Amino acid sequence: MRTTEPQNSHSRLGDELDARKAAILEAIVTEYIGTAQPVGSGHVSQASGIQVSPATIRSEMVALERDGYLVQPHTSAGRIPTDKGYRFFVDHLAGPGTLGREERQKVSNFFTQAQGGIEDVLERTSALLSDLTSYAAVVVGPSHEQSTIKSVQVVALSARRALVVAVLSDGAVENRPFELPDDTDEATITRTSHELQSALLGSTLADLAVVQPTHDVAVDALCKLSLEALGQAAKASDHEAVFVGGPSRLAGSFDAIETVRGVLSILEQQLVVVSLLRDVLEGGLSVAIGSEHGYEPLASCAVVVAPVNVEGQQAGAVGLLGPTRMNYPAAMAAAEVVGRQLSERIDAERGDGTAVNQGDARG
Amino acid sequence: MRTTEPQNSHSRLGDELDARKAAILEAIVTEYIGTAQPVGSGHVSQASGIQVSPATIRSEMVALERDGYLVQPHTSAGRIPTDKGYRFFVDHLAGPGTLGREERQKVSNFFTQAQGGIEDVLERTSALLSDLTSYAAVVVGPSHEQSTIKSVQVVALSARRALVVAVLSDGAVENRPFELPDDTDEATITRTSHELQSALLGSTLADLAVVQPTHDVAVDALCKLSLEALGQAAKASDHEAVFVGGPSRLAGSFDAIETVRGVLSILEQQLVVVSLLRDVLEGGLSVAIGSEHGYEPLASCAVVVAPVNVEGQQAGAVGLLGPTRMNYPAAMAAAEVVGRQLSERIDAERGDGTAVNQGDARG
DNA sequence: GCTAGCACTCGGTAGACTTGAGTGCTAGAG
DNA sequence: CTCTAGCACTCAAGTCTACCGAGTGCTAGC
Repeated sequence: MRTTEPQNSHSRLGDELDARKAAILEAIVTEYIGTAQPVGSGHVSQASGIQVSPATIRSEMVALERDGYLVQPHTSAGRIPTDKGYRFFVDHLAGPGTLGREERQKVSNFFTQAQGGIEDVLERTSALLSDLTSYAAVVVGPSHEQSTIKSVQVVALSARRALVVAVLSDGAVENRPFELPDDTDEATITRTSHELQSALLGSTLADLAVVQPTHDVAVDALCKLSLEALGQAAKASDHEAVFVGGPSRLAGSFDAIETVRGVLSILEQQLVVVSLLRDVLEGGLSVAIGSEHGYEPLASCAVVVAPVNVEGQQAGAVGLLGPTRMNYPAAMAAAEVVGRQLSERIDAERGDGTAVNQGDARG
Repeated sequence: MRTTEPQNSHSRLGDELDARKAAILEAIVTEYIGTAQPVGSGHVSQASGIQVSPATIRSEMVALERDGYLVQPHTSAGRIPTDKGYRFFVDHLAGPGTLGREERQKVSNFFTQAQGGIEDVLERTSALLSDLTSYAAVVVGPSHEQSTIKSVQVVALSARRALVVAVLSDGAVENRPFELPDDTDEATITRTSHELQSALLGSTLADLAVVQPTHDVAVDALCKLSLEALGQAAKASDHEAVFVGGPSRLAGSFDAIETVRGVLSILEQQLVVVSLLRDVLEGGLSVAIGSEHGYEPLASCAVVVAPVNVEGQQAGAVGLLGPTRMNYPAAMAAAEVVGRQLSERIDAERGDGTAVNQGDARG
């Protein structure tokens, strides 16, 4: 049965819409994002630039619904965008989106003033991003996988307890306490520090070099203990650092308390957050809408992600979590700007990578 | 006008209740905690051990309401405890409360297995406490005020950037990056490390000792920069570390989404959390109910706090945050046990405080 | 002092009705 | 073929009523 139904002007790709349908969809998404109320044909004909009667719009809406871009909550209501509708909006309709003057000001203030260790900066970045957008924000820091050890030291805390401290090239400091053998004297600790320092310099945490045995049994024993502790520290910090900003804003984004609870408990699981963002980014997307990512409890959420690139490599991400009816252009703009600035910031901190002047190292 | 109204047996103190009123109040609080429904006289007469008719209970309830222990949400409803009612319950009625076998198991498992740095342990403790009680948990770590510096080191990260790292006697590691002057060579950095190390050993972060000038201008300059950075690190970490566990459980505790939002946003403000717990503890209380603490947005919450004592001094706190109709005995027991265990744990880590055998320190 | 009995109150639920926003369909104009 | 005006229809939400039942306060009597 060959259909002769109205061939819309250009429909080369299956999911393209003719200009009018697109305009109608855009109007509906925009209004729905603002009001959270189903949008009727009347509103569309008024609000959008389209000069056709509501009746015409209605027939277009029927088509849009048939194609899965819209749904009706019930017969006599207006339409609501589906995930597919939002997706089309994000891909084809929404302009790039820009931050307002005030927002840009906040961002630049933040990055010029932000001082301190990387963890601090990441944490406050998550607060910034949440503040900019009124959505919950997530910041995942670069992992230490690539970072090499710049310094190792064993410090005695008491007669029985010591701390092994490693400084990594990315500025992170890993440390872990461990028990000292009885009667360890300070000389042994000092020597152990030196041994570790020279043996481990340049290796990564994940792949610790072997320490050559010395003639001193006590030192060798302590080296072993320290290395074990360091290995555990590495394992413990293996997952990337995750910072969640403004979770309380989730309560404003949803009206079902159960939804809020579910989303919050996802955010508590750092590993899940990390893989969520990674999955989204690996799919080459910057936005995952509704059930596009596979995380069931987040089915009513949209996730906006921007990468954090360090030395050209993707090394982290910033993200926003909101309802599917979130303000995509604003969220994407904010995530993009903050992600880029954060990248630059970290890149700048890592400097040019060249080592310090070796000069007379044995001063 | 001298009142001759029935003098209840023992009413020496203004806020004491005779035994029957107390029993009725207890029954109401207990049932309300379980069901979240206003409790009527019928239920009380069935549930409690009191062998009197509902009518009698009603007249007692009128008295309890007059005295501020109960309220009626509306005329034809049962009664709900007021903050004062809960207070009486907590002070006079609730038994000490004990953890179930399973819970005790969890706690002891946790503390025997918990490894790693203090921050990790604190964070996971907050998750433990939340898990034990189904309420949101808060853990405030000991501040570093008293801790002395055990080691200071400057580590070059790149040609232009270095990190100053200080290990404190409590096992905490403070670090902060800073910019190196141009052409700093490694020898200068090494010497600076030594100078700082010998000058600062034993001082506290808040009260950094002065470093004696050397003959080397570069070293002196670098010392100054490092000290500045260290001072900033101290300032940044001046607030105690706060860890919130299980915030998503708040969503289950309240039905008004606005309440959830308000409470969550309080928990985001670490400083507020710290002072909340401190205020409660300083008042000598372990429980603050409703508006007993001054924090408006937490008026529908109860806070259960237990101190964390290190070397006999109060140095932190663990807390639980739930609705005023929380299970006080269980919450208090959990907080108390976890607080005590955490104290012991930290105490043990700090060891006996004696220094390591000095032996031949210049090995 | 306690209790049984009773009239009363009031929130919650259920059904009938109304309103209004919004729809789908169709006939007719362009 | 496309658009539109008109119209009958649908249905959520609000209003009104009635009713039920949990719970109360009061009072008379044990």
